[in-house]
Amino acid sequence: MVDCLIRMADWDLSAVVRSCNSTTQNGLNQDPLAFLASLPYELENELQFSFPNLVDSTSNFDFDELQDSYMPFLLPQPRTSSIFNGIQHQTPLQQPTNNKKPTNSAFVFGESSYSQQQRRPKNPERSPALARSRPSRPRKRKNEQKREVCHVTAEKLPSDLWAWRKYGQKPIKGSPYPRSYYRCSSSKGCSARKQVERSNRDPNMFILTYTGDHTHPRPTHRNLLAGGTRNKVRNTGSKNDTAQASTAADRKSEEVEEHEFEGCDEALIPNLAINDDLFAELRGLGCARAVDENFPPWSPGSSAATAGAGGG
DNA sequence: CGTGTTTGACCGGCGC
DNA sequence: GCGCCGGTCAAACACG
Repeated sequence: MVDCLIRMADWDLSAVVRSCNSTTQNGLNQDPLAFLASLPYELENELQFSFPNLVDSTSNFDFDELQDSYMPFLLPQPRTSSIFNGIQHQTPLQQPTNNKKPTNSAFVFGESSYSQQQRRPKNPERSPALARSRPSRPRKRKNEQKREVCHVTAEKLPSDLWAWRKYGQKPIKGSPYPRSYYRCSSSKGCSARKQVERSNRDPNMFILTYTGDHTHPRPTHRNLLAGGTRNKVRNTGSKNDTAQASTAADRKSEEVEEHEFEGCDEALIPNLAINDDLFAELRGLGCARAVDENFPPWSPGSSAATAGAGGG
């Protein structure tokens, strides 16, 4: 089943390697959150909406709880189809039900342990008056926004070729984990957005919420432009649970991709999950060094991998 | 220079 | 109307 899904998701080898690797570099294995942000849209949808139980085939996730929390999204509803790069998937329409509108804060978890740390003083020249003078942003009502919610385990952390740029992070009331906000940077003007947050019911579970549609075809390669290959974690002084986004690790993995997969960048993985089969396959493709160097025993996909959700 | 993240401030929806 | 809170903006900075 998983194999079928992954085949449907049209992963490519580099994307998978990049994805796995991104949790293994620079200690960022503690934060697969941002890494999750690049989950293949199609796979996430299929996992959640077509095979919901499959999502948690390796954990003790309680899908009934999920349904409780996301009943507005999961109830049988008229579905609209959208096409992402030629792959059609189903989108549950969010309906205003009764007087209670589903809100973004459907996830109410435990106490908050998130703390923001000051990285540097803000620009004193940015006066409040100036800030207020900026044009108001057009916003849809919350219950009018098309949203798709996915739950995935840390073990099933794939990636895709969409480029997601983090544009915000907020502590969510009642949740110990902040929510990260990403927008698609594969193309200017793309309205696709993605929210990633960790479930505090099961830290191995990650909640992804998609809004908007990609306004461009799926990229065949991820850009490796200026600043796109950095492989060090900046010393920003920020050390909260999700602040250390995966980008640096992502870049590192891209670097590995460049170095290790030259000539096989178009290699597709037809039916492999991120597991030992994948690594065996990678080795078979002559990428043994990449596998050995970038997938330590504790990394996702390794048989010795533990939770993989980032150590809480 | 163009990409990325971080993070405080701001905006606006929504509940009361 | 008010306040809370989620979502977004944009300055500052890192990186190659």
